[in-house]
Amino acid sequence: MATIYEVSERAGVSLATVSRVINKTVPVRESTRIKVEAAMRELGYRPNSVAQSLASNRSNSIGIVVSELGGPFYGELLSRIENEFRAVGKHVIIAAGHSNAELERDSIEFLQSRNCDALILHVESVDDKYLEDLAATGLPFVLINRMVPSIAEHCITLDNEQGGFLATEHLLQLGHRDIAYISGPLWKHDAEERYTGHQSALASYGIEEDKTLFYEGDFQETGGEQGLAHLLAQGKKFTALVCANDEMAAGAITAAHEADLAIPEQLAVIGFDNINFSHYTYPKLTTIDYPVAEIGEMAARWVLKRVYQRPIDDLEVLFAPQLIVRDST
Amino acid sequence: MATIYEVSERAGVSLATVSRVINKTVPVRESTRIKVEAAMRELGYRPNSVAQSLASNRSNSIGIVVSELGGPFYGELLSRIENEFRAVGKHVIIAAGHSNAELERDSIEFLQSRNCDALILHVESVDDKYLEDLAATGLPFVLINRMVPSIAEHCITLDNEQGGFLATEHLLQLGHRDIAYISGPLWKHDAEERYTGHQSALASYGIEEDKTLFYEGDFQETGGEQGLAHLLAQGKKFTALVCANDEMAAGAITAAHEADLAIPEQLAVIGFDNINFSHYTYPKLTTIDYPVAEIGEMAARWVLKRVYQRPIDDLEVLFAPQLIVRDST
DNA sequence: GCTATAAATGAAAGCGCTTACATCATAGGC
DNA sequence: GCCTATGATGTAAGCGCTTTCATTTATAGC
Repeated sequence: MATIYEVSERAGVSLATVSRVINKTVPVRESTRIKVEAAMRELGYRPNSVAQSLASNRSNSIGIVVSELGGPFYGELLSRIENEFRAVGKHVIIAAGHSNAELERDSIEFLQSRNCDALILHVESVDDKYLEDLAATGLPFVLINRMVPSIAEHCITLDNEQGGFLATEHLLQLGHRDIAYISGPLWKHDAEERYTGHQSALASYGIEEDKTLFYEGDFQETGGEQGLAHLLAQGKKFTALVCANDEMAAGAITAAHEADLAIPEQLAVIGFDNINFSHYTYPKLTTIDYPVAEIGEMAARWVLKRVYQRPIDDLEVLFAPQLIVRDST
Repeated sequence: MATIYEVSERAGVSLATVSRVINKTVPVRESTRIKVEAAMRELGYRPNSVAQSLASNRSNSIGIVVSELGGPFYGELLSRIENEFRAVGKHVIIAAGHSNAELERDSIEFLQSRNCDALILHVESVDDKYLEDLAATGLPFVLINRMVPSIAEHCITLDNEQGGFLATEHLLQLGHRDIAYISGPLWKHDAEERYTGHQSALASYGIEEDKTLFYEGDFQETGGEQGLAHLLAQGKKFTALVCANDEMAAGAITAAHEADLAIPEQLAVIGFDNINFSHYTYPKLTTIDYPVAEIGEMAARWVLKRVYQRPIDDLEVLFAPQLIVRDST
């Protein structure tokens, strides 16, 4: 690959001038710009971004840490973020944290050493302290789906509690009173918040929560199956089920089919997230919409504004969930 | 962040020695190694990988181009590849090609300028010539799900034709004779190959293909819905439907529900890919398994062997699809 | 036509690291 | 104890670019 030096020689100008036409930082005379551009084209030159990054201490790349690369949720998030940045010539480096504190730390440090200009983090396991320290280093980053009050300006979140509230409220409005709940792992912030929302919806109807109708799952499909099986095995009556995400709801629906429970007649089921295939289930799943795409977009715009000084005015930081009624309730 | 220079000063050795303990290229005396490691720890030093990359012309990062970041298919692929590399301290940089030749070229060039040690490509739109030229540059890369004979040693593929054959053969064995087909965009290699497989299955049963039972979709869910609607509107009789991927099959199932067609009694449906939620459909979808995870793993191992000289013996390059029978046929 | 000023360009240092090559220390053979 | 072979360490030259500062060239004012 040709270097900037060869280009400058061919165009009969200095390195510095070539660099200027590449970066458009300082005006260059029209005629020399044309010469340089011609030389670049003839040599098929492309700047070596590693060298650029080293010299300028700016990499034009944004690091992203998510729990998993697979799955509908992260896929859409990543996709949206990549799109936003690509449109302005920035690029993303992605690492998976696998909901494990050590891996999350590892990923973050790797991205740092990679000279990322900013980070977008969806991390669940590192503690608040770590994130506070990270903020103190001056590295710009935005935190998705997690609120750490001391660094609130870094956080973009969904109101999970309200989402949990909406889900249960919907069932209550339909007349259900015996409502089971399959939660995500409660050490995860969002799982806990959703559950809190569920509880306060019950409270607002003056219903006392029956702890035996609670099951702590793993946010996976199998967790939903096991959860419903467990709840049914207890022999307690319930007519509706809230699942803290759609995957578990899909699992629960499978288990319900197996138990010959008609949905929604004998058991109403509601999910959470509105992942892109939540309507593949039968019956189509009622759920709470998690505006992943918007949140991804907002995270990208946060970075564009704060790090690259793009003129962006509205940065939303707390998103509202929304009830999507389909056929399962 | 501390630099290697500060470490060397603190440890009372030269830059070069520090570099040696980092890279373990040349033996260093035990006692000095310990001094250096202590200094690194005390300073919280982490090598700047951008500088490493520039100096060594080696980045320890692998570029990946896929069509989309979202979606179950690519998610799993990426996830597996990332896993493999992370385990050996390499990292991935991901770009989306969006099935568009210009974006695909763009992404590849970006990854090149990023000093990637190797590329893993799932590209559909650039032509064979471009890939041949790319191979000629000496940049190591592996091509997933596409066979370009002149650079066969770069290709890892699924036998799509056989998959298409298996799908249709399955329906034929069940006694179906009037079999409709919803294809992917035929300019895509895999779509074309799957269709060819379908045709040869028909031929092997001595059945002449009825072109009116063919619909060219877009590999998306809506394409499946529209496809089935179109086929039904024609008024021609058919008892089975092959869809060239699961998304379209899910769409077709939705359309079938709407048309009050019982599956599989009135219409048998088979998909292709076995994406992770193909069993969410109702009834659960019979499909052809695309071993994404294995292929991703193999691509990673190709790179480890060829680029990083890891001792890996078995590199499989042609994968066999497999019929997964569920409830929709 | 000459100077004062602004605009365009060039020279060169340095970003943090790797890596030939040179140098130094140590140990073994006599 | 001296010489050589070998291993450990240091020196310094880049990797391809950006950026400061100095220099040159063009523009304008008189």
